[in-house]
Amino acid sequence: MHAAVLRYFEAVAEEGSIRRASDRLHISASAVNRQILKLEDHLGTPLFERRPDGMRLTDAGRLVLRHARDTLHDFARLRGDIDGLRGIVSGDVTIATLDSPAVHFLPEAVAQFVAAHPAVQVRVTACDPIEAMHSVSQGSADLGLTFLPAWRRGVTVLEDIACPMCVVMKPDHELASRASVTLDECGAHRLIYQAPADTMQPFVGDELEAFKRAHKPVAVSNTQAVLKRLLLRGVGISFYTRLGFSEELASGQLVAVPLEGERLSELRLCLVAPSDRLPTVAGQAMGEHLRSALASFGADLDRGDEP
Amino acid sequence: MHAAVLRYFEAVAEEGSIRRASDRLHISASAVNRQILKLEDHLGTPLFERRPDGMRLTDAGRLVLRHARDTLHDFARLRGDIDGLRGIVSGDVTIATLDSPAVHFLPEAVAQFVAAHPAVQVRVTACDPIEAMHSVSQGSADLGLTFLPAWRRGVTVLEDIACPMCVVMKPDHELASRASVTLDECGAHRLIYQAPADTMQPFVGDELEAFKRAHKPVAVSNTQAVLKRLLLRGVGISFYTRLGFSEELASGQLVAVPLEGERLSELRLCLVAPSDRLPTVAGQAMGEHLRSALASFGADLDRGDEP
DNA sequence: CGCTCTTACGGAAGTCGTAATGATT
DNA sequence: AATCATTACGACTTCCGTAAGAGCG
Repeated sequence: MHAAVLRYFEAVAEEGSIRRASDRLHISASAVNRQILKLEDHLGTPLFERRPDGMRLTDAGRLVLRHARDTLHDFARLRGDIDGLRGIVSGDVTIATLDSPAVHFLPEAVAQFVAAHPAVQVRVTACDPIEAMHSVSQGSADLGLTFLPAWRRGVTVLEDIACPMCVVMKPDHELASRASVTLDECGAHRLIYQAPADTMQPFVGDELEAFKRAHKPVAVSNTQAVLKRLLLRGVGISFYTRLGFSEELASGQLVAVPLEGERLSELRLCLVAPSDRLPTVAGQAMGEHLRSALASFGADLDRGDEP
Repeated sequence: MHAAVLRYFEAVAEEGSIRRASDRLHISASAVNRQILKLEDHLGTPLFERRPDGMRLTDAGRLVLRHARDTLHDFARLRGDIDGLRGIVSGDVTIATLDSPAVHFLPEAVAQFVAAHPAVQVRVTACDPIEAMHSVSQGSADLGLTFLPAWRRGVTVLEDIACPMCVVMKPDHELASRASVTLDECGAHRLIYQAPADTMQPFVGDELEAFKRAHKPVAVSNTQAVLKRLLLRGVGISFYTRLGFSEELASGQLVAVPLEGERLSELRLCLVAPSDRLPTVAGQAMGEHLRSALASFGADLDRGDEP
């Protein structure tokens, strides 16, 4: 339905090079080049600066890029909507999520969804809590799975479950049998932190950050996989929600003990959708699927199904 | 930049016929037909119902029409924005207006504007006050010149001037020398009404409508030109704002005497723009031009420049 | 020489208009 | 008969890929 130049232009703008764009598009470089030249001629303005190392967008080019992206995005949506009229769920869904649900809950739920709706292509992007909220409110994601600050804006909560901050450790640790612990009690033990340190501040308050500043850790990492390895080897204890370790907790390899403290224990993981825009057919279906999956997951946690 | 099928599809959808669309596009009917068929094949769904008297949109077709219109509209805007980068104001501007300002004020202001910005194409659409507000808030117009109800929504007021409801008549009428008159006093005279009767109700209240129901007119018309002729011939008196008769009032051919009554005398003509969407370059420029023109026009009225 | 974008040319694909065909009132 | 949409076919235009050219480090 749309002229090929839209895709060509987007590719060149993103790759910063006609050759790289032509590789991506599986089209010869000369063909791409001619379309760009013709477009510039047609609009009466250069859209790229020619540099020795490739193509850089001009101001006019940035406007054109936005238009091309909007058009292609709306067209993808149109196809999904048309399929929706026939009862077929198709299209793309982008989910912005935190690390923790991306470990077990989300892949499981997505796997179920794509089995039921093979025409849907799912993209999962891991990011900060704040970043995730912005992705949803600004349209680069259809759904978000994240903690929400008090000043949430542009998003509506479809479902939320309690997700208290815990101390995670091996079962043979001396704190492992406790019903709950305070932050102060942890200060005496070997600590593993997640970095960057301050992304959780808007959600749990200054208490945890102050503690982290006061007590030096034995290890720091921004990837949950490293944290998990270190915990399993008994290197130390870490602060995390149950979500990121649900398998290890279920199998008894790790233990999670809730932290005392109002804001630490009242953390809630929220499934959010944009409040302004209408969802796509695929986004709507995925939203409903995740909502029920999250609700039953939350119910399991409440019943304490982890042995 | 965009495939021709977008324009073809829009034309067929609007004309309800391939032949009529092909006439409008100055393209052979077979060419238009092939594009439509190819598009339906590409999307895998019929977009039109073939009826003996032409083509009717299906549900999927309605979705495609919306997409095609959005794309073409955004593209027109893009071209205007690109010109804006070079300091040239170009593009389309649509103004939704009431009858009264369309008589003298608006044509004058538009004439000045197009002289200064030859690359801009202006479209003026006359409509009801409510209709004008909706056109602006829903995007089919860039600017509005209208009365606003108390429940205004989706529009911001750029400028507004007092525009009291008056009794308009020939200078030799017995009410012509009065400083103001009440509705009741008018009941004894020959009346000319504007139709349809109820479009002003949200702005001036029930008082005027009740009066119209109680007193039969000698003539009714929905075109201001007819009203003016009748007034000039001394057929009767009419209720109108000064705006529609500014030339006749200035030259002394007609006289306007303010009506007493809170809501009748406090009517304000508002220049409005959409509150949600960003204006186009051309819309922005026209908005500023009309704002200053309206402000100085209002100042003239306040000084009583009409002899 | 490496890299980039750009241009030249022949063949493939697409689009158009004219005109004929089918279908429905 | 009149008015639709659709198909057949030849002329024209556009688009692509290969290959060669021009500028820069």
